[in-house]
Amino acid sequence: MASRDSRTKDALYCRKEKSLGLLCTNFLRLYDREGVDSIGLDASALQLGVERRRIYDIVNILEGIGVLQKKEKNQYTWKGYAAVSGALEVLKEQGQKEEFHTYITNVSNDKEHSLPSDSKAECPDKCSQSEHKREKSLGLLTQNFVKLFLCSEAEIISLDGAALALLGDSLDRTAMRTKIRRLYDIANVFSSMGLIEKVRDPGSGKPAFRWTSVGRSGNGSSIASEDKNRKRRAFGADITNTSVKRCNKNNALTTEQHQQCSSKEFVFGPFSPNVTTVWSHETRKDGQIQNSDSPLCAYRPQYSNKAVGDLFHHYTEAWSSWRGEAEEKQQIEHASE
DNA sequence: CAGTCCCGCCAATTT
DNA sequence: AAATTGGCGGGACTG
Repeated sequence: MASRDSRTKDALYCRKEKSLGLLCTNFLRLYDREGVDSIGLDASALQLGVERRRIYDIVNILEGIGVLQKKEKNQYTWKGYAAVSGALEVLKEQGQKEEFHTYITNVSNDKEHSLPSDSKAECPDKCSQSEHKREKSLGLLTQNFVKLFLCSEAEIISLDGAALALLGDSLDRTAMRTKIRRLYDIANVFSSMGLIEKVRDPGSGKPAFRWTSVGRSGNGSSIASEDKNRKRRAFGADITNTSVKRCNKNNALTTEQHQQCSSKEFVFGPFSPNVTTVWSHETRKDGQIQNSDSPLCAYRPQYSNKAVGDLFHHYTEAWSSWRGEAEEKQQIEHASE
């Protein structure tokens, strides 16, 4: 009766709290503050209470957007949200130079114009192996995903469509599935940052994403956002789960935590709700806005307003915030038993 | 049942 | 060889 992973039900486990999106939100909130410049992967994992592998996911995606930049082994440089705007511009430029504008619309059984397999052609023989590696990297996929949104005419893009386009014509069921899995990861962090928003494709009714033209953020100055609930450290429990770095399932949260695992979609990321700086001042195709659904209308929290969900959202953040600080202070170093 | 996507094995790279 | 990175996809979780 000793199933190594009794996470199923009696382990008071909530999948949502382990989501990449939430992790991303916490990651961002942890480093988006004065004085932050260098980020150590070990510290991050420790601080956020996740295994190292997850940090790589976050970091690779964020680097693709310019938020971070690898400095050296185990070290990344925090560039902040201010760098996103520029990064997107560059991506858009590149995308237009390439065939990213050929992306038509969402999934259609017909052969839609897909981009030449991922990046470009492949050099004869041993061109640059470093490039070959990048070919399947999460970082590159992230950038290509962005290009799709920024360069194509499509307003709504489904992950299937993106995968299809980015995959060349590989009708490879397996490759497709894998690519989509990665896109889910990216979509999650983008959603948490408010860069994209999940929507329902009018036609197919299937889920898809839309680039929220409003990545409004403080040019690295007032993203501090809601510090109000920052010191809300009274959720009736102590840090009990001192990080969880390399355990497999024992990071049980306090009862309070998982009883309400139905938060909506904590979008709104790290942006201050009243800041008026846009980091992607219309990075649309040709600086020209679509029309009808003008994405200019700042996105608002129109998610089926679930009172509980909202409340949960806030307290969840507060909790992770104070936890982060607490752990930050006492360096889990001597965690031992 | 169709989407989602966590988790961590283990291969590729670096140190 | 050890330590870092990080593909990859089985299969658990949702709704």
